[in-house]
Amino acid sequence: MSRLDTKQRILDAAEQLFARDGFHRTSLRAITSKAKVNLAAVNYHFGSKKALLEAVFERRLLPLNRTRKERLEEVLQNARKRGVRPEVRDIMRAFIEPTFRFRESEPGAQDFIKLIGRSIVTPDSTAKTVLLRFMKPILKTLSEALTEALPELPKDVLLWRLYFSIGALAHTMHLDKRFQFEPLNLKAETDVKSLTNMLITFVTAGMEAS
Amino acid sequence: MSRLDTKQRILDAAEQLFARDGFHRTSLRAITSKAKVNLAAVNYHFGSKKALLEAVFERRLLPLNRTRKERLEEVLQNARKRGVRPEVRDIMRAFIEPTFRFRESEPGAQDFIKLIGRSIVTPDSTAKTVLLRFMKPILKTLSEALTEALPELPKDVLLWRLYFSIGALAHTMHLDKRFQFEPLNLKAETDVKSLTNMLITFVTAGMEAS
DNA sequence: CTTTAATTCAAACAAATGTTTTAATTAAAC
DNA sequence: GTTTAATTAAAACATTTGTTTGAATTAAAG
Repeated sequence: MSRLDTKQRILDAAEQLFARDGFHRTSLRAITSKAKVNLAAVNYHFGSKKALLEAVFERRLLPLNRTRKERLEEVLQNARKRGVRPEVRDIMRAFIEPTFRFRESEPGAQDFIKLIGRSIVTPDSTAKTVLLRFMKPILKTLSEALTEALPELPKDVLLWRLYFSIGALAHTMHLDKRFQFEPLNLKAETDVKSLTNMLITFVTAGMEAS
Repeated sequence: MSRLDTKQRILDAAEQLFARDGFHRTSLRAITSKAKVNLAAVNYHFGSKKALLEAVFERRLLPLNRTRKERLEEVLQNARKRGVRPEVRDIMRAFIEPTFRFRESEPGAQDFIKLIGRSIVTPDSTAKTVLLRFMKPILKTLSEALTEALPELPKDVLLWRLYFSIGALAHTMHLDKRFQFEPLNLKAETDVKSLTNMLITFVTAGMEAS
């Protein structure tokens, strides 16, 4: 068993189980059983359960946020070239679309998106603390882009609206092929393109509300 | 120690700790320690940890949902009397405002609102399952009211927008005097009236987006 | 091939957890 | 006051959990 293989298998299993059951409710024995490795391998390769969580985040979030940042900068540059304000819709799309694209790229990515969504909205938890550390730079970039798009909007109102948007996005990330929001008969069968567009329409309208 | 006192103390402690740490991460020993009762009292009075959770929800959610339902029906009746469609804003206010009003009524209520917010957005967990059972009727009423307000909107789009709104509301429920969303420098010091209005404005615009 | 380093293995450790059990205490009924 | 019912208390049970330990195995280096 190669070193890279063991680590990958642990990361894959952890990603899946953290997403499904949360950080605290996922035991290391469940992860190692799923990964078919020995329990002590977690400590050997990652040091601790928390460090494993950080590794899970880092593996996927750095590239995802890089994509988001590139998309955002593209929107801003295009607007500056044309001497106009960036469009809120383009900004929100730049942030949201890579999320859904990424989710569709492979099964593990779907679990990861679920884990992010879950971690954003869980107060005071280890996962959230770790996640926000990774998210802080991109959220800063996002709020600055929105300030350019909506310069007359009071800063606190803008940030609150962004906060609501993040809540809506995070909530949407929970859905997958197996999960449905039963009270509203919502199923995740909706194709991802129209779901993305619906969400972008919703948050754009909310950001621009007068 | 009277019977009502013990039960209340357990419920109060459970409410607070479930909100802070979640259902699974809160041990019965933590609850009973906080409530200053014996561990076996939980089993004696409630039967199981899960039944305690249900009792926590039931205690607060039934009156809260009753208020919401009354408010919704009032909006609908007023509109029907005037022979017009109900306003989306009025509908969302009828659903959201009692939540914030309730949160401000006492410290325990704030914990409870946090617990709801937390439970709505946690996939596949005991708390969510229990909560949605209580929420199903009011969500049905809400979606019906919105259908009256937005009769031309395709039903699935309406339901998705409602789902996004619930995500935004749930995310907002996490904030309290101690908690802030650090990446955006958001603090819960914003007065509740303007926060309520900001959220209602946001989701109303999102629901009405064209 | 031998030596060193890396990795895996299995057991152990100390602590935590929900539920159950039995005895003791308290409260209510008469 | 006595009897019955309700409630609390403390211990036990069986299981689970993250971390650690030392030995065994495998891989890499020379």
